[in-house]
Amino acid sequence: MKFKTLKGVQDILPPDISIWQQIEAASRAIFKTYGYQEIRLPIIESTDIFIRSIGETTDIVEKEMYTFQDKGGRSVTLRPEGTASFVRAYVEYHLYNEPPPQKFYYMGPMFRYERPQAGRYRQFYQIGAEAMGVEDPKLDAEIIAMLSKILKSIGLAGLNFEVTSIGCKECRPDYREALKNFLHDKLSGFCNDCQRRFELNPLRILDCKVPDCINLRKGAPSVIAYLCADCKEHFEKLKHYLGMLKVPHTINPNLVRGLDYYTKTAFEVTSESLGAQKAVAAGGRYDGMVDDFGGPPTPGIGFAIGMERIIPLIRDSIGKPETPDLLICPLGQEASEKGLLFAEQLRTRGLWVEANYESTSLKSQMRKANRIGAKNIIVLGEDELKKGEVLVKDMISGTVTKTSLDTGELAKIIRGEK
RNA sequence: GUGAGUGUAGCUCAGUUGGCAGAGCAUCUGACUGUGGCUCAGAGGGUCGCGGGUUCAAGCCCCGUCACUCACCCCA
Repeated sequence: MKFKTLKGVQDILPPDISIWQQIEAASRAIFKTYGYQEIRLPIIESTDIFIRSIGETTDIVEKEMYTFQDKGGRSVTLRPEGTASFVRAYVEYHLYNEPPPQKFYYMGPMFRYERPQAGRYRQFYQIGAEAMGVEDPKLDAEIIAMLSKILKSIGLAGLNFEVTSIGCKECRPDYREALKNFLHDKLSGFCNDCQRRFELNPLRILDCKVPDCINLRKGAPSVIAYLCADCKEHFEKLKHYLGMLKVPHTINPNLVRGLDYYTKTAFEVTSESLGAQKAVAAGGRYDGMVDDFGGPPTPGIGFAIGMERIIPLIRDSIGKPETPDLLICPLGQEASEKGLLFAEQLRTRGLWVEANYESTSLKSQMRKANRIGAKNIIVLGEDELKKGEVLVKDMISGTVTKTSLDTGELAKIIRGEK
């Protein structure tokens, strides 16, 4: 085969596409009830937007970005996530001048140069939401409740909602130091990855799955104990509101976010039915980012749902695809031309009509009708054209109805209105 | 970037010790002249991922390479 898709990217074909559309439609319906409006952002941005927001030393920026020079010599990058682009637009168009909270959602592809595996692709799709301008944890609770509602309306069940607070610029460095102090003496017992993490991102050691590491880190200080007064109060209120809104969740102080910009609230939704990449959605608060991007200090919170992560969870529960309302089976050259015209007229009445372009044997046309699941057929032969009458056959019940060659009458019969 | 597994028909996969390239499904045709699903018969469809090596002979053994899959890392 000469041409094929690049590694880690995929075509989405029918019948899978109907799953995508259902997820998108369900999400839109929920977003609407919470007042979130769609925003469409470019998939390509100036590289420094991502370096600035995601963090220079993160894996995403260091080795996973699709970055290249355009013909004007500018460094540009295919977006690896949505929030940075969103905040850029938020500042660029002064969206902070709208009454807060300003609430937006987006759907689209993201790009990361990684080794593909189950649930991980180089081009992957996210449904994201961002809410700006409100610091109150009520908004945190509300957006998590909205996420829960979306996932539920898509038909997902048995998901784990994990919530934590990772502090702010004030208290996180203190915690980081305390954690490093605790780990320092035991470091030689940890796995190679953890030893590397110690300098790079010590918080991630708390998330390591190696049994020795799990043992060694017992008794390590918890983020939550180190939260400053402000962050602590925010987190306590969030837990209260989540309870009030009846969003089932667990507190996981070891939850780690891979992006530098998160502050305070961080959350993740996982499924045990997936492989190693089991996070179906994740998000958090980013109160410093608008400021960093040159806008007025503005708090923000958002999440992203991984499309490819939820599709395998619902693929089997999706209903049968739609099938044509009518297949026109012509016999002979003249009839097949008439069939083309007829199909066109019936379609303007909103019916899904298929017409055989070639007049093959009636038997093979019937077989085709059966194969494509046509709900009705009409045979268009010399007799019909001469008499101006056709028999409409209901392919499910097998009943046959005689009618004139009139598209209005035909449409009624096909719709079961007559 | 690291490791393991898998590459044979459109799809899912058999293929014995090295001995003519196979099945099911799908497609088309016929049995059945203008009424489907069931059944039966037939047809089309192959660079056995690619390149080299061993051998009288390689889908099978050896070396290399590419792709896919899963996992590590990381993450939606």
